[in-house]
Order: sequence, then structure tokens, then C-alpha cells
Amino acid sequence: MAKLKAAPSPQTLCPVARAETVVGDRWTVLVLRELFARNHRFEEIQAYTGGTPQMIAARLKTLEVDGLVTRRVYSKRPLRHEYHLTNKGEAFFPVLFALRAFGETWCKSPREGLSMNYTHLTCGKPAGLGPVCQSCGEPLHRADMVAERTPKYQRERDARWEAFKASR
Amino acid sequence: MAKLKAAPSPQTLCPVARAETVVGDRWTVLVLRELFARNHRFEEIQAYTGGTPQMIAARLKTLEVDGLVTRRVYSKRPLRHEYHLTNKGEAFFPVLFALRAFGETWCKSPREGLSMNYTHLTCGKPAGLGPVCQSCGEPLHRADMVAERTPKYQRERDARWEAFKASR
DNA sequence: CTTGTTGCTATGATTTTCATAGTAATATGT
DNA sequence: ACATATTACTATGAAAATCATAGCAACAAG
Repeated sequence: MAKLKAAPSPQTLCPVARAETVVGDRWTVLVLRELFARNHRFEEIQAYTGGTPQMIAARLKTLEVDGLVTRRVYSKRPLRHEYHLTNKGEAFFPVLFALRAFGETWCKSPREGLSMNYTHLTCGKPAGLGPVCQSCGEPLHRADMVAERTPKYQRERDARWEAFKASR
Repeated sequence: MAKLKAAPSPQTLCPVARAETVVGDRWTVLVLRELFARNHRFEEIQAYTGGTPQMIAARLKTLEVDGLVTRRVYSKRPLRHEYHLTNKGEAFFPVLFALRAFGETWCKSPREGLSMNYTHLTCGKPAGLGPVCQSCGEPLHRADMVAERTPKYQRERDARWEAFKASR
């Protein structure tokens, strides 16, 4: 089996490098994206990220070892687990949110527009790309926002799910 | 030579996935860290990140192709280049800042303390871990802050430089 | 007792990474 | 003139990670 390498003991004081040993991997970030999107099952994560089962299994394992994710039994027979974010995992949200802002702003052609819109529950208006609410100026926290996908992006996600299901 | 693979044409609307195709790599992030730290020369980046020359060369090339970095001639004979952030590259700062906050908060033993301290020039006081200034509450921008390393972390950096120089 | 569901693991080809070493172009010192 | 230093890489080969494809295990439902 692939060696299960969690974050190695830190050889630097640099906080960025420390963080990168834990979350500095494309698949890891995509897995976290799905957990933040409240998809907790293995197959959901696999379907929406498009990863191979080994990629997903390996990332979930290291995330668990690194303390960002916990496994929770949701069925005893057959034994099945769901994956949930711990507090440490939740703390990754600002990074994901900043990454999303970068992606929306710099990794799209102008006519594509945004793929996600966040509403700030505190003020009831659009939150924008952060870090503070575009409408009311307050710092944004995940708990105070709801995310909505554009129809086009939602359709892409649905298609991924269908394609995944069809391939079984 | 290693294939020069810049971000492939996007197959998803997800802004996080788009961003990850550009910056979803440990070495890439460390290279960007050095550029934000105003180290613009190849050997500085190599020394402080600890990467092999190929790793650094490859990342700088893809960053250039992806438009986050420009090469600037600083010596005609011999021909030498410096690497600088473009606007797109500068836009990565919030991600790096959030990553640093995550690293400082969740990837250290309690007694290690912070490795870097930012001062908010707007108010003259400590900026904290963001996204808004801990002292005055204003949203933080890179241009309005100065970063200072703790002596211990600075010593680590100096040692890396010395070790690099000694190995040539 | 066959088919479906969910969550993985096994295999082997391909790709990437890493450590070590070396090259190229030029300046600088003796 | 000639050796040494500086800067920025490139070459090589072994080790590790990744990917696509396939398959398995444990049950439930019909």
C-alpha cells in the first residue's frame, strides 16, 4: 500500500511551510472543499472531485492523522463512515475562501463571471469576495454565510454525479 | 527536460479548483513566499526554500507562464534575471496570509509562539492574524503592513543561507 | 441467489521528485 | 595568462507518487 505520510515533524518555523505540509496538495484541498460543501461520504467526495479512490482514501487518511478530519460511523452493518471537519479543519476556511477569491478574479475569462455567490446572513446582502462583507463591511465568517452556486456550475456538479453513478 | 506544464485549460467552473491548478503545489507556494519576502534572485529562492534547482526553475517557469511572475534583466553581461510578482501574483497575498494564520495557529506547539509579526502601518499597531487588523479593525492589505520575523526564525533563515553558500 | 450499494484495495504503466553532480558564461584576482 | 568565484541553471538516474483500470468485501433488497 502507499505509504501513509502525514505531515512530517516540522523542520522550519515558517508558518506557511508548516501549513503547506498539511494542506499543500491539490487533492487535499479539493477534498476539504467538498467537506465544506457538506458532502461527507466517500463516494460524494470522489464524484465531485473526480479523484481516483486511492487519491481520496489517501487524502482522507492523512487529513485524519493531521487532525483536520474525523471519521464518524453512520452505519454499523455494514460498517460505514462519514468524514467531518474538526475545529482545525474548519480553521482552513479562510484559506479556501481566499483561494476562491483568487480563482474567481484571476483564473477566469471575463465573460465567465462568478461561479458562487455568498450571502452574508448578518446583513442579508451579498458578501462578495471578502475578507470583509462587500455590503456591510463586517469581517466574514463561515457560520454567517450561505453559499449558492450559479445554475451553470450547479449543472456541472450534477453532471459529475450522474457520470460517476453511471460508471458503476 | 521536464515537461513544462502550466495550468491546463480549465475543465471546471469551480474557482478553488481553478486556483489550485495554478498555485496548488507546495514548492510553488514557497517560491511565492520568497517573492513576497522580496527575494528576487534564483539563488535566494533556492536557499531559503531548500528546493533543488530543478524544482525552483520549473516553478518559476510555470508561474511565469501562468502570469504570476515576470522575469526582469538585472545584468546584461552575464545575462541575469530577477523574478518579480505581477498584479496577479500580488493577488495571491490573501491566500498566503490566511495560510500563515492557519500555520501559526494550528501547526505549532503552544510554546513555539508566532514566527512572524505584522505591524499595521495605518494604525501603527500589531495587525494580528487577520483578515482585519487586530488593533484597529480595518481590513488588512499587504501594502499597509510590515512583516518582522522573530529572532529565532530569522536565525533559521540566516543559517539556511549560510549552509547554501557553504555548499558551493 | 442474483443484483445493487458503498467503500474501498490491487496492479502496473507513467510521471514526478529528489539528491547529486556538472555545465555555461562571465568577472575578478594574481 | 590562468585559476578561482559567482550566478543560474541542466543532466542523470534512483525512488516515490500518480493515474487509469479493475476488482473485492460486506452487506441489503428483491
